[in-house]
Amino acid sequence: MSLRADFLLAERTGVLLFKAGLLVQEEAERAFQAAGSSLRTFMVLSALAGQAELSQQDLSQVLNLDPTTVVALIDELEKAGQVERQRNPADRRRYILRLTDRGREARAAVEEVATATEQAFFARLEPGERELLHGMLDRLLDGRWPQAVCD
Amino acid sequence: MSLRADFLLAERTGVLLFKAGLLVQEEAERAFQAAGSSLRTFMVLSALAGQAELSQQDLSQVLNLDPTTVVALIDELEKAGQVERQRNPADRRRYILRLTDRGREARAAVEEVATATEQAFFARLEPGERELLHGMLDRLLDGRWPQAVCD
DNA sequence: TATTGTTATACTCTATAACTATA
DNA sequence: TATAGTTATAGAGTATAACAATA
Repeated sequence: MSLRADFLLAERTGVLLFKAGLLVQEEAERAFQAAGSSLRTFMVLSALAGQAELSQQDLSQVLNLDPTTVVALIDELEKAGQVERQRNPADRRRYILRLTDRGREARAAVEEVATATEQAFFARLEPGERELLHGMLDRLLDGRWPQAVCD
Repeated sequence: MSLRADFLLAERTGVLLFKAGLLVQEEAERAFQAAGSSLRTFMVLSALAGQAELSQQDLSQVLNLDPTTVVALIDELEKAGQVERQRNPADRRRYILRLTDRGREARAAVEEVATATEQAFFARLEPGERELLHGMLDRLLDGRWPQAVCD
C-alpha cells in the first residue's frame, strides 16, 4: 500500500518541522548515548560554557526544564565532577554553576559528537542551503527561544 | 544578564531545528486544545483522510505510536463517532479504519485550526522562503519519515 | 512576603508481557 | 508458528506541594 501518493500530513510545513525536530533529537540522543552521554547533558554543558553565570533557575528557563529536574541533572554532573555548585555571594539563595576542568573536557568531547551528528544529518543540504535554513530557523525562534535570562 | 552574546547552543542548526520543532508542537497543541481537540487527533484524522486503507498497525508505524496507544486513541474516536472499525475481509485480524461523516466534519474543523496555526507560526517568512523551507525539510525527511507503509 | 533550591509524593505517559483470534 | 488487536501491569519521566534558607 502506498501512502506516498496522498499523505496529507506531509504537505504541512509545520508537521515537517515537527517531525524533523523529532528526528534530529532521536539521532542526537543515539549518538550521545553511544558516547556515554545524553542530549540533555550536552545542552547543560554547552549552556554553562558561555560567559554568563547561570543559576539552576536560569538553566531551568533557558532549557525549558522543571526546576526539580535541574536538581537531579546537576546532582549527577556534580557527582561526575564536571560541574561545581558555588554559592552566589550577591544572593546566597542562588548557586553559580561552574564547569570544572573535567567538565570542560567532557564538553569538548560531546561537542565533537554534536558536530559529527549535525554534519551527517544535514549532509543532504548544500552549505549555502544549510546557512539559509539556519537563518530561517533563527528568525522563527527570535523572541520565543531562548526566553528569559537573555536580553 | 545577557546570554544572547554567547549562547553557544543557538549556533547549532540541529539545536535550532529541535527547538523550532518543539515550538510548533506546543503552539499546535495549544490551538487544538482550545478547539477541543489535540495534535494527535489531528494527525490521526488527517492520516485516515487519505485514500489508503489503514489498519491500527499502519497508523502505529506512520505516526510513530505504540500499538497500545493507538488502541486507546481509536477507542476515543470511535466513542466520539468519528472513526469506525471495520474488519478487513482479506485478513480478519486487521481492521480497516474509516472516517465517518462526523469524522470528516471533525477533520475539516481541525484542518482549519492547523492552517491558521501554521500561518501564524511561519508569518515571519516570505512565501518563497516558506516553500524553500518546506523543500529542505522534505529532503531531510526523505526515506526517514513517514517510514514503512509508504513506498 | 517572595524566591532559590530541595525533597517527597502523585500523576501522566509509555512500554512490556500475556492473551484471543485469525492467518 | 506468526501477526493484529486487546488488556493489565510495570516503569520512566514529569509535575505538584510542602519545606528550609535567604532575601
